[in-house]
Amino acid sequence: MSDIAKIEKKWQKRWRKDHVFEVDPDPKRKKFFLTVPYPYVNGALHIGHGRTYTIGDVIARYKRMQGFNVLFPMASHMTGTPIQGMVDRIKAGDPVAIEQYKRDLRLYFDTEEEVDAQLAKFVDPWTTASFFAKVISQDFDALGLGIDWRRRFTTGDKEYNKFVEWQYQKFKDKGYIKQGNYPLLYCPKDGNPVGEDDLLEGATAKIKEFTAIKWPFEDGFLVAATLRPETIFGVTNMWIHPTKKYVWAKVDGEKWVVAKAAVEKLRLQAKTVEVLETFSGSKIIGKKFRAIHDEHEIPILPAEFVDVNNATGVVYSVPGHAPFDYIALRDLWDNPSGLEKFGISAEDVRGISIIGMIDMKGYSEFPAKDAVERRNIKSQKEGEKLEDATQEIYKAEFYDGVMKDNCEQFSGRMIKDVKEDVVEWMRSINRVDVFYEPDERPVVCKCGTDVQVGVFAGQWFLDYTSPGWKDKTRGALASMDIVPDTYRVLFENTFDWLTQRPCARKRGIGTRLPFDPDWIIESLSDSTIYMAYYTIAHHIRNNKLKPDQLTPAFFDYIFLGKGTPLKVSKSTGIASTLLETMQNEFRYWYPNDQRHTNPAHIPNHLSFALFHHVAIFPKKYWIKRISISEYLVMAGGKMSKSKGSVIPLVEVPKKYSADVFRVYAMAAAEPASLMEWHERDVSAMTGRTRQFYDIMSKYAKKTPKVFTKQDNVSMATRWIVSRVNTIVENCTNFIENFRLRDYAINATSEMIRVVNQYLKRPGIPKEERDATMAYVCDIWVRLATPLMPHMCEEIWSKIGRDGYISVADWPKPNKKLIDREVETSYEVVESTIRDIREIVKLMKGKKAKTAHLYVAPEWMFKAMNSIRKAKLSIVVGDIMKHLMSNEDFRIHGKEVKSIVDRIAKENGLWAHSSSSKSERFALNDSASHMKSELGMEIVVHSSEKPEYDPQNKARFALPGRVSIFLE
RNA sequence: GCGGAGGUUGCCAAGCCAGGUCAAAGGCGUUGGGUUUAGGUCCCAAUCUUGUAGAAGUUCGCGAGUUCGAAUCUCGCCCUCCGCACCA
Repeated sequence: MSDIAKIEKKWQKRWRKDHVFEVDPDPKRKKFFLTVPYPYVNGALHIGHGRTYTIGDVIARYKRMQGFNVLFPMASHMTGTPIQGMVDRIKAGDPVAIEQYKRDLRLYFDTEEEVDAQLAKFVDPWTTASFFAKVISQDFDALGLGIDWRRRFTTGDKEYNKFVEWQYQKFKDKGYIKQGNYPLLYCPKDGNPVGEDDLLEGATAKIKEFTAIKWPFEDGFLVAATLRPETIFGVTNMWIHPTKKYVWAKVDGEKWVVAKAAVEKLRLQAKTVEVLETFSGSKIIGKKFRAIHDEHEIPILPAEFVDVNNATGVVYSVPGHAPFDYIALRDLWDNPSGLEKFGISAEDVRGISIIGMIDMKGYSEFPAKDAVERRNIKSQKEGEKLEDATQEIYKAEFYDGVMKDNCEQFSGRMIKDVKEDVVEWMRSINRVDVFYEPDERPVVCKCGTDVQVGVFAGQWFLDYTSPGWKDKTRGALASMDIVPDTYRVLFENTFDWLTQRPCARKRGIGTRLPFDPDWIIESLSDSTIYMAYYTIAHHIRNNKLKPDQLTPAFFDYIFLGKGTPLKVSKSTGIASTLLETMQNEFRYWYPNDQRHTNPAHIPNHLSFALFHHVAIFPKKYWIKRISISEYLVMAGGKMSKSKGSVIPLVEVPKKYSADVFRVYAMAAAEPASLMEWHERDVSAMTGRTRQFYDIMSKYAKKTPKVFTKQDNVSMATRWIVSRVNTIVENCTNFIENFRLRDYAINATSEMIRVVNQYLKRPGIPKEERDATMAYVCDIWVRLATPLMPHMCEEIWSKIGRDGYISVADWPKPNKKLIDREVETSYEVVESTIRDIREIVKLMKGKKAKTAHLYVAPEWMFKAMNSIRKAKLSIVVGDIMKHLMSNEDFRIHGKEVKSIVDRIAKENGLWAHSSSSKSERFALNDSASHMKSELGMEIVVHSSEKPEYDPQNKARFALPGRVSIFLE
């Protein structure tokens, strides 16, 4: 084990031993309650998770050093189907699943035998979950996360289930939970709904809802499914496939004609279907059915293009507005010969007139005809072109189309506005139903079966449109911090489209609905207010409270303050003092001050969390702030286990060291941007952390001393003291504004550079330098602690400080020591060095021995300061006027003009000392530094009366821009 | 389709909201120099082009506009990524 690894382990052990991160309520201190969503414990985590949790920890550590009583708890998520699914697949001997688990297990075991032995134990989800929960908690510790583990639990715990039951009973009481029919992708063979993971093909398939229109026919209905129900006014005929099988069936008590292939689908969609008669399509072709709106008779015609496997296999024809229908009808007009056998004459067909029922700019009476002719489509077989034409018409009519006056009560209205109303009207006269299909094909289950849409009767869902709920939650969002605020709009959009959301399933692990135990609460719906549970989880465990004791009255008392401890104690058998303790603890910690996670959680978890908080808790307990950080990607692509492009979290401390990972993860990208993992940059970060450590080892002291101006110390010392305080001020602001990258860069790279530059300065007395460095180190080590907690603890103890730096004070910037003048002078010196170097470069090898520097006259400094103070815009005339109005400047007329020209050219003012004298002082003070940097003597002159100026350079001097002569 | 984010100098990545000090921070890479340098070390400098002494020119997806002044504001266009529901 490397030294650094030993150091990290050592401090993790000590933190644990001294319970540094285990926190209890302390009324005397401000609290800060931070959460990051608990991980799903069905496998090993990777560095992407590491980034998210580390960001949380950096915030927690910063707040802790700011003096807050910080609670950062963690638990494990195991409800839902993934763990169950994986366990089932392992038991079934699925080699892919087995290999996937072995890959994860090899991270934790050295030999293949141990891996196999552990895998053999994975016969139920609980064992699997508890194994990964354990190793993940170790991985978190190894990363230096300051977690209060006493409060850990899993979502599969019986006690936690009682909490979720309480939550859902509350929803039920409020009327937020409803039951209804709900369509899902469904595997007929497995008899189960299928999720994305269950699919072999068609992973992106969604459910498309068709309107099934029931056209009166004989003593029942011809049922045709459509996406364009408003076109019923344009119907001219029905299309039936002549050779495919159709049925007369009794569907929920009505007689329907549909394709035979649709029977099973209807059954899956919660219809009762009894087939009365099976027949070939040709049998009904030539017969008549009746229109919806006026009951006029319309013929049934044959069409080969009808796909009986799609929807009901019955298609009503609107040739004026549907390119497929137009082409099919045109073909029959052109060649009616095949119709005789159905008892249809050529005259009958030619007598059908196309109906235009939608007005639209840029199209004729029959838009379908336009679209077909524009593409020069010749036959029904040109499927792709027809599809394209259909898309065009669909879109154009939807947005621009207006119902013509042959559309009864809907005439004159826009299609996009009228669609729903047409369906509603048909529903009122019992002419519609709903039919679902996947929006793409094929969709195939892993078992090889074609996936269908199943309608779950009695599906429980949360109705986010329940009166008042959404508005109240919008209010909660408006008063909440979202960092970065750019993500706020994503919440708003989610809130807009959130309607009914199924909250329970029939399979998987989880809490049963208290009022309908056949259903298991779905795993995104059981993890929304659990932050509250952290506040009491350890009490429940330590006092061995039984699930039965955790009654609704118990939770009502703790979380909502209902009832009295005595009463609740009586009904639950829990000591009233304990009840009071728990209630106090909840009241101390809640609300959740900050919840940090990824943007992927916005449309689901985070939105649910807000809704559920609003539903259950009073306003004072709503989440205060949500912060978001993006993913970590490897070499341009998302990390993916299947591609093997992942670095497991467990390897981080071994391969890089926790501190290096933490610094790198913070410094490589701002939280809100996608971070690219570059192996090379990580090793560069190793060097930087080591250097930090080396500097600390050399200069950190138990008792630092700070030199100030009064001590008559060198400019360099005053400069570094000022710089360090500036950096502390900046870093504090950066963290407060969630700019963790800027913080990390300043606390590492920038500090290293500052220190190196200081140490490079010659002529600083050793005592002054060492004392100053001790002062710098004292600040720096604190500043770096959230990033590199292990190394900082090590240094802290090495210099003999008591306690842990993890709970030491965050440095406060000493504003009195921030000296802009000194920092500016330093800038001037540095830019002078750069200028001299540039001249040297252009001298092409000619060596200069001496650099004569001419500092601008005092009036110019006054002029610059005067412009700055006047806050003028950079317009030559304005600045001239400003300066010329002052006698002191006017006497320098010509030179004033050249300064102003320069300002205009530079597009603004630049850094310079406050006066000629202080600029000369700064340059003189740094003369030895410049000499050692440049290898030449430095002579500083006043440009007003230079002792030596053979090339008359002095006149070019400007404040902050000394004129230079090299010889 | 709907909604969102974004395109910056070899790569990564700041800046953009609050226009000027932006040839544009920081890191990586590259080049040169230094350090008796165990070490995938550390330090310094340079790294758009040109250059007659510290300067000039051309850049921030493309095109136009506003302004004394635009990487930043406005409009149009092109391209990339993400989410869209039962899935954690």
